[in-house]
Amino acid sequence: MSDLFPKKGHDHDRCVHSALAQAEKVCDSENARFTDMRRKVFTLIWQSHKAVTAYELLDALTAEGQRVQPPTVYRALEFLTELGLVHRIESLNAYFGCDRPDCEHLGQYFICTDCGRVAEAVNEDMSNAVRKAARSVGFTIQATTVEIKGLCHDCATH
Amino acid sequence: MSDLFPKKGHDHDRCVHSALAQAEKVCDSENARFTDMRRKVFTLIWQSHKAVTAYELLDALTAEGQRVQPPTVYRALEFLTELGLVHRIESLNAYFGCDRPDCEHLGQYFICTDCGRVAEAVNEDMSNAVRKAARSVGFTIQATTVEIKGLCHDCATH
DNA sequence: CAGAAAATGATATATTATAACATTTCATCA
DNA sequence: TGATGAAATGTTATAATATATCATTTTCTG
Ligand SMILES: [Zn+2]
Ligand SMILES: [Zn+2]
Ligand SMILES: [Zn+2]
Ligand SMILES: [Zn+2]
Repeated sequence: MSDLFPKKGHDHDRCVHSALAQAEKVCDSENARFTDMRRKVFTLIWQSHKAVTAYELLDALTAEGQRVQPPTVYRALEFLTELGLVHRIESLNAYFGCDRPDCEHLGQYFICTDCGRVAEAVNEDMSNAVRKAARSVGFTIQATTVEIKGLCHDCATH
Repeated sequence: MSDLFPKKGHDHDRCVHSALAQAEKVCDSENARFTDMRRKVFTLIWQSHKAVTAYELLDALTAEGQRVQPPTVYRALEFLTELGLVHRIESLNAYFGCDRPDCEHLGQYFICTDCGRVAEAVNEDMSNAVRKAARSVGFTIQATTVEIKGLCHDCATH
């Protein structure tokens, strides 16, 4: 069993760093501006492996001394999600940083209801099953939402 | 190709009728009260093959002359979703009547972004792919959300 | 540097959802 | 049958999530 969730006590600073580096690259290649605000929001999202709500981000920015209003946060989130740097978790109204923003994918999200952590899978079995089901009913896919709630391995066994 | 979506111009009254009959049965077998309010909300949801928001239901009830507040609607929705008579579509914040409330299932929802119709599939390929993926990462499933947005066959071809 | 485009600031408001307590309805059984 | 407790609904207030609109600032381009 390969655990999709990060090990407890892993070097999380490296996650943040590498996510930032990837984000820079993506923005660069898309000629998109990775502004201060966008970087801040992106970094805040990566401060945990949980999904973060817009208002949690707002509070965090406020705590940092910024005077920020909701539209500012939502604009940053819109930018980040459109570039694929961040995904929206529909069933949580919350946002989650993407591991692999450099390649197109249909992601699936495992959400632990105990510890709150989220893990993104890019599982071809699931994607293919969805695509095949769509094809079989003549449906043209534009976007998919696959969110799986339950207990991560750590929480199930401890 | 079997179309999951109902034919245009089908006898929709029959859908509503049969849904009501099924709902009665389910409530009966669960010793749950299918009260006036719950029946009204359920019927309103079945007035279309689209997903309906809580406030659309509120407006519809108001139009019918009832003086109804949000908690009333949300309570009815909670009751109906807990019994499996209605499903919540997370990506729309809206509710959709279930075809087969009598059997446990992991449903998948096709949502047409053109005509707004929703169709529920109970596709074992998809369910199994999700279960298998969860098992492979040691994840214990509690609930799944699978929502597929795109064009239904009618809308794609016309 | 001027002018246009993009991003952010600021204010207001829309939409979705729940908390808390009062009242009514309904099943149960003394 | 009618007292009684549980379930359902009514009522009021407010929380949580999200967007519209216009003003200002920043950045890009020529
Ligand atoms: Zn980490
Ligand atoms: Zn967990
Ligand atoms: Zn119908
Ligand atoms: Zn359609």
